Amino acid sequence: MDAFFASVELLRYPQLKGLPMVIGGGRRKVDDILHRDHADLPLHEVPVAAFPLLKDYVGRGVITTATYAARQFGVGSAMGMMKAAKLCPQAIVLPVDFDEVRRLSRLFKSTIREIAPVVEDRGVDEVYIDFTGVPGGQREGGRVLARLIQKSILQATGLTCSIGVAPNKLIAKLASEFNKPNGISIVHESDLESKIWPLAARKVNGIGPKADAKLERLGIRTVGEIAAKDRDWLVANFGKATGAWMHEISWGRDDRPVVTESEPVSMSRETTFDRDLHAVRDRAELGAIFTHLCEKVGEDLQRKGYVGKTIGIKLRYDDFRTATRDHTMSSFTADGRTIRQVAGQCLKRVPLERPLRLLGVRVGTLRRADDALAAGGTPAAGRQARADADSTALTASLF
DNA sequence: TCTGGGGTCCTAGGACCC
DNA sequence: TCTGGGGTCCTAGGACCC
Repeated sequence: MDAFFASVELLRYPQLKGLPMVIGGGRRKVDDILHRDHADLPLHEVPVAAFPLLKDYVGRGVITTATYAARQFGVGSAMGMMKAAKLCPQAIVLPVDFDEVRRLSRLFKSTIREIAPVVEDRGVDEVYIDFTGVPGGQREGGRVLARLIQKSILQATGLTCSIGVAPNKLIAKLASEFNKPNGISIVHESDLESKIWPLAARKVNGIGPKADAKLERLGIRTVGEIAAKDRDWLVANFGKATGAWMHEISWGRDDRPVVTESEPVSMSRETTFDRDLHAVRDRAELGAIFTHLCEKVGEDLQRKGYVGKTIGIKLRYDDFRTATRDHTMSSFTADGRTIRQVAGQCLKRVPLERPLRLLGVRVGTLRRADDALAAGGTPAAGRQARADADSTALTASLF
């Protein structure tokens, strides 16, 4: 989906079209500000001058999406708000409306599934689609089907997307970026040398900042330059698995299937504080946040019908270093109080001298609640989980 | 004025078991 | 005079993705 979070806002506020705008950051409900001052107006008539600007932004957020007009100023995804404010102070800034984003995400995905049922979820704004079994899926190299999908999504949601069609997921993902926004790109196997090899290695899904930096140190910048090295050289420099993988992808080879269903591995909640907090000095505040995170994870598990037995915490210090601790129980739970108790024990095992900027709670080793019921029996398992938590809670938790 | 939140997968050492 | 070889699970950290 093209500039998804920003495009979602433009559906409601079309008067902002073409203006530099960024989405992300704050917890502030910007809508509340607009509605307070312009409660009498329909959303599409709220004057542009009423919207908050990046130069007035205060807080620690990062940008999730920038409109193309904002990108002109060098503003982009994952950039800190304060840095973006320097580059483009006049940009309008809105928070992510998660409910609306989820609604439109479900809508565009269901629209695709009606046309081509083999779809792999890749987050809120992205999917892989298998064209193979779709009638007419091969016409014009897939362009006909791609056009139909674009048209149907636009009709259902008012949003545009970009589609790459290729022999495999690796190349399709690269191709989807060739014609943004609202574009289609067809890449054949024979286009490897002309269209894939010139790309920066960093464009490949799986080559991140670290691998890219190492490639650069070895004098490699593009996919083609990886392909020019032999497999043994790559294995010697990047290890058996990564080296072999790099060799394969550089030659455009990828046999991963489109996976239509998967079970979650973990669920978590985390929050970055408005200001750094100290375990002793801000004990009460931290304790309340901690309890709240545990309750939320418990609610998430229950709502989605899962239980887990590995409870973990994550914290980030003021210097941005991260520490995690976890504990695996002998039985499964989705109970906020149990999670809180075990997570509290984890917290005691981690250094708390430095100020903290983030706290998170995670539950892993998940089972479907009804499977766990069949396997263990719920009331007894519940008592067991509680007993586990109690036995590790030798003294009152730190918070 | 630094750097969100929610995930997955991999690695590596140690415990433990047969 | 020498100290197997698998396998699984747990834990901590880190790379990467959307």
